[in-house]
Amino acid sequence: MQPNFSTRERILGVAETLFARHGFAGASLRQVTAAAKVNLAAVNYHFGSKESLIEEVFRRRLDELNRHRLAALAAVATNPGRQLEDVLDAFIRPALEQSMDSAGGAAFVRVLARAYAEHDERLRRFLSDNYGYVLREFATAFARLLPHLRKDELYWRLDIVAGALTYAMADFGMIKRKDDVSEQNHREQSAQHLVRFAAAGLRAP
Amino acid sequence: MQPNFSTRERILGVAETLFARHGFAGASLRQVTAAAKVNLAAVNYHFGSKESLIEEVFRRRLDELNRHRLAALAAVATNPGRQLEDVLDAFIRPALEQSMDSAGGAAFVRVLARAYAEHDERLRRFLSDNYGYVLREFATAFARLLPHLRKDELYWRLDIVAGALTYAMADFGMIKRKDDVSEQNHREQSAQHLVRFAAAGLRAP
DNA sequence: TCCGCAATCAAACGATCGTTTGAATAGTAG
DNA sequence: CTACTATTCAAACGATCGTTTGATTGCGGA
Repeated sequence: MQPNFSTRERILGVAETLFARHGFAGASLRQVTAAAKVNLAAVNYHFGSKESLIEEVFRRRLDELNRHRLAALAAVATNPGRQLEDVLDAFIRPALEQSMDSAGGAAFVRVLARAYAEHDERLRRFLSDNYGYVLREFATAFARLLPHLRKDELYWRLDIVAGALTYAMADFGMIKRKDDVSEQNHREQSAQHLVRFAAAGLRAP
Repeated sequence: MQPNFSTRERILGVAETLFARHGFAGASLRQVTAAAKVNLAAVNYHFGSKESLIEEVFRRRLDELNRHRLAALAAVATNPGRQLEDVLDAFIRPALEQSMDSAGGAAFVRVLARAYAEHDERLRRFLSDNYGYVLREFATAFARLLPHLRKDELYWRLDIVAGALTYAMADFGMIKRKDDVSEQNHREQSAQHLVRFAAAGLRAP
């Protein structure tokens, strides 16, 4: 993390990468503060606790990410010829772009996937309370495009899409990125495959 | 864990559920041994280390699971009219059945999903070395059924399927199981939706 | 210039971590 | 019964955990 950033920002940046790499329990505050070159006590001074630091790592990126997602969804909604692929793209592309243009964005997608794997009730509640409405917006958009699907059937499929998306974007799979392909390029391909696959899955008879 | 089981088995059973619930770093050996009602030192006596205990948790279930998967795949291969759905079912159903008939089987599916999320190199190596050949068997079966797909295209899609499968079976999604639906029933529905979704995704143009 | 406040620091807190030790306790073969 | 092995046990090891303390620093406004 660049030393010209503030203490607060350096902690957030380093915490993001270490949480992605070792998990929330696996990454200690001592590792974080050492890598960020700040004092150990700085975490509790600026954030209050490790728990609050974790929430702040999410808040920092999700506020921006979901703003972009809703904007993209709104743009699609005005398009009369919109397709499933467009709505899927509105959900996936902002995550893709954030993971490419911000320094720790790639790490954050992994952190998000870890949050999914954690069954921690407090964390799920926090994410659901603060960002659940975004998922609901997209669900109604999908419902309009798939009117023949029963409601519960649609929810099942969206759940599967969310899982596939999370895992694929987080690069958890076994597909090894070729050395001659940049991480951005890899992620771009990942998103394209995802959109096509998910669209076909959602349209399944 | 039933007290009539051996110390070794009690540790494995409890470790499975606690790893599923709190992660490998999050579940301590003290929690495990306390819940299993065995002495703390028993873990290192019977398994050598926490790391080895984790590997044994996988080995115990994966040996059986993959035997069933390969048997189901072989049964499908003799069927001349086999479909994508049959191969997908050969992969998914054994996991479904194991999660239903063994006491901690449901927990194990979650442990498997956690292993996915962990980027731990040792764990990935262990799983790849010991069980990678199963995935390769299924990959060639899929390749035969989807001859029009380029090899890299196929691998992309299988990667997505694996992610969706892992996620859905581990019950990570937001879909809340209705109280009047048993966990078995929920899982059965989950598998059916998965097979249909994945088949459509794999067949996408 | 001096005050006041926000920030940083070294040090220590008690708790918990994985692991090891050595003695106590079965259970079995000779 | 004795000797031996396998297992269980309480206790402690050093390391590391998240958090707190109290002193020290540095800077902007009166």
